[in-house]
Amino acid sequence: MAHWLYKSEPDTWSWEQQVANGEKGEPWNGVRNHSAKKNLLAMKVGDTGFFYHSNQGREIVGIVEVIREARPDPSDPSGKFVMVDVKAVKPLKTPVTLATIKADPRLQEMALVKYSRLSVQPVTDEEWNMICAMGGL
DNA sequence: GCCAACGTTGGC
DNA sequence: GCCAACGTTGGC
Repeated sequence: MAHWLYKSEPDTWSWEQQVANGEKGEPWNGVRNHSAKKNLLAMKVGDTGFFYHSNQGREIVGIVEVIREARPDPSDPSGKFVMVDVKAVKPLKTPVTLATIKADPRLQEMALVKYSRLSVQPVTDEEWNMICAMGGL
């Protein structure tokens, strides 16, 4: 199973809103970047991912799961971009901040550090396990 | 508020 | 098809 990281500005779409949607989840729409699209297309139902609050918070706050695979994003007039649906699984006991990740030499290869502007990123198994542990899971 | 990184656009 | 100009994202 693959792991991912989804960035969202809490002003636009927050973890709290994601949790409020419960089992029905929410389409992850609005992605307009080809690298991010490639990641969306690679996702399978059951894949898990981190939910990251950008701008305000700058920390990983929870875990989400893919419940519906890629399909065209209706909010994209060109029809070229896609979205998946994700639902909240559980929060991290302790949020893992960007500062913490940047301070850890083992996490310097994370897309969050190297390609900070990419809104949907792959996460390796090693990174996944390490951050889950740091988050108290 | 600044600015680096990076994607997109458009002139040639 | 190159590349300069411009817009956007997001950390600081």
